[in-house]
Amino acid sequence: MPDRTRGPNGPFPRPRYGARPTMKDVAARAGVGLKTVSRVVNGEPGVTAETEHRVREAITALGFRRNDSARVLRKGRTASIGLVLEDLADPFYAPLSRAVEEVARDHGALLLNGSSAEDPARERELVLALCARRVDGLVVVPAGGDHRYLEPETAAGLATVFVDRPGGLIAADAVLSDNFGGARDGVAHLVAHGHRRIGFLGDQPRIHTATERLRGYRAAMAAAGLPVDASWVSLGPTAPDRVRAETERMLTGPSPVTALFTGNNRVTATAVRVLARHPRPVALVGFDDLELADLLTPAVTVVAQDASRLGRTAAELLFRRLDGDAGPPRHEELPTRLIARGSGELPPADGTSG
Amino acid sequence: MPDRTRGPNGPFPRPRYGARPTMKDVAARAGVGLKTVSRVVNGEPGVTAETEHRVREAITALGFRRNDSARVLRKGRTASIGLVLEDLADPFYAPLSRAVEEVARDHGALLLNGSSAEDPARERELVLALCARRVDGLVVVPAGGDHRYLEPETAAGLATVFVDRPGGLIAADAVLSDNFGGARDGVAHLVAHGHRRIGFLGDQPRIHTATERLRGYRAAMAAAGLPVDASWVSLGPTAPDRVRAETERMLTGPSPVTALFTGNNRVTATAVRVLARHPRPVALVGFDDLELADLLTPAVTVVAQDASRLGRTAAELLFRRLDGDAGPPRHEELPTRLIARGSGELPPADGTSG
DNA sequence: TAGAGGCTGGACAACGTTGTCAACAGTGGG
DNA sequence: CCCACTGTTGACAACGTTGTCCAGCCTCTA
Repeated sequence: MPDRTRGPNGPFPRPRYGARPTMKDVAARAGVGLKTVSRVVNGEPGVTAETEHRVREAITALGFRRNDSARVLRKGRTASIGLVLEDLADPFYAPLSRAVEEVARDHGALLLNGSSAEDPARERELVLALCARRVDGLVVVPAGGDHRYLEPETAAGLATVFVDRPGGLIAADAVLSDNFGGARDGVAHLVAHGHRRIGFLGDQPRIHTATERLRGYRAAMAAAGLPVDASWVSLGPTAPDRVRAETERMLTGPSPVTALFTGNNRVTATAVRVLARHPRPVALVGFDDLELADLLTPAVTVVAQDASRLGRTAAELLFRRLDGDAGPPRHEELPTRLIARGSGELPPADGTSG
Repeated sequence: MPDRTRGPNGPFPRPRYGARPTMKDVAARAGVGLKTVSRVVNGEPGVTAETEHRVREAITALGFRRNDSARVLRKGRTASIGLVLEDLADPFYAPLSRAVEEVARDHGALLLNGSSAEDPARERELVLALCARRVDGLVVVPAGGDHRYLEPETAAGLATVFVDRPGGLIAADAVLSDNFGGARDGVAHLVAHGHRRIGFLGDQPRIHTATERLRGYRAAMAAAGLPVDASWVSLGPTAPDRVRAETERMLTGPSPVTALFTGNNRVTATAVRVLARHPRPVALVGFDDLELADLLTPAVTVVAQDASRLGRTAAELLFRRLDGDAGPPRHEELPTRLIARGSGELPPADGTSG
């Protein structure tokens, strides 16, 4: 039987990287000491050009690449940060994540990320896995409402910034959009165009942004002296089936609405599809911008958040913390912007508005 | 002057995680040996319930969390993979990246990722940084055309799968869409609806998918016996300004087209905006699906790729490699799907088609 | 020519974990 | 009563890097 490559570690094939040359190998080949190789690799002073040249030659000859795991172990800093959000593929979160990545890059850090799928247990599992990797800091779009599990980590020095939603039961930095004000302005826009019966279709009530936007809706209605029928408000999963059913219910029920405010990009996309098939025009304002929203008929009026800026702001705050800023937890709120394109300006179509 | 916490490492503040309890601390507190703690943490057998209980208590009391950097150093595997693509925020790549993440998760691995911004130097820099972290494998959407720099890495055991585009000058796995066939079918669709003057607006010629799709366009034109005027083909950056100018040029030049085939999602989005303002109807088929494409007037006909499946297939292939599959480099090609929605069925509007 | 001081280079320990191996206690059989 | 055996436990080295510290050499000055 041929000699399987079984090292001192038992019957398993030696680790994939077992064959990798180390600084020791480079040192041996260049005929210098270990530390001299380290100096060259890290650009430290105190090496003659001649020695450096020999070392560099050995490095390329052997294909040496420094093992950052060992470096991290020794130095205590990993130069990497973690990002946990709901869904990397969501058109709202994708630019946020790209922005975090850019800032990380500017600080020489790599980005580890994962999607929680809006599941608190999965969020926790991901976050703790990232902690085990000893990321220097975390940017988190929280799915759960209790982040006390982070306390030992933050006590040990982990920096955490929550983004899009605040963390729960923990004092921590947060960067949020003005969800309340944005929704209020969006609904006020509908009111200003004569609507009195306005529906609110939002995400699950345990999500902070959903309840804040609902609050904005109620505030706008109250400010206009308009009653809110219980059948006009619907919070729940954003699965297309549910949103479709709820939209149709609001349009055709005993107390039909003449306008809709939709609580996020996914809800808006589904609602637009329902409205496109509906016999009478229904006004619509949605939270979050959509690609091509300007090309629909009517073009969709939205309350736009700057996802990229959310991510950038959060990441910059995180790196300020990593650079030693130890002030009290900071909450930043970014403005939203109403982009009127037409769908919010349709007049009520049922004659009940007077 | 107060005594700055300067450890044995010099004037720098001790690493953030310096305060972290280690297995040694846990062992001391539980009154057991180091290795016993390791056994408990890793669920290895050979520990009595009573001992395990004491260890677990110490772990929670101290807030211990295993340091995976040290573990990695010892074990040689990092249980993490890297993903390098053009832009995490692009609606085409976001689902791809999410799919890779899901597969990684199923295999207990974390995902490190970065955007190359279509810059070969940046791609290389990112890839090598990931190699230094000793990711177990890499999924790469290549920006550059020369990946010989990966040779020392693959020789040392790094598994690499290219996705969306093949790697250059290196024998490696690749998972691609049928770009040629998809474009050919899309253009044939336009031909079938009477078009003879069809423009092709694509990405930069150094990008493999761009030239493959152009090849498909030419094949469809040739198959229909149609000449291709040089002014009908434009490859270049997908910046909206350029695409807008090129679209207008093709529509109004001396030899105007009656239909357009657009080479990717960004180009399509810009072209649709130009066509919406154009006086006469122009047929359009685009490569890549767009959210809400079905709601535009006319609804946009597309050649859809399954980005999610591309990512999943690539990641699964990567993990098969990590599990020991050492066969020759594999090239998988995934089918595309023509989704006819109307914009491709507009008849030629200039009377020159006869 | 001796001594000081600067520059270069290397030996060694430490980071926190896991694999190896040996020691130990307890059990049952001869 | 001893021995073999099983099951539990811990001491120790090693993973690859970096920080500390010291040794040797060279140059310059008195």
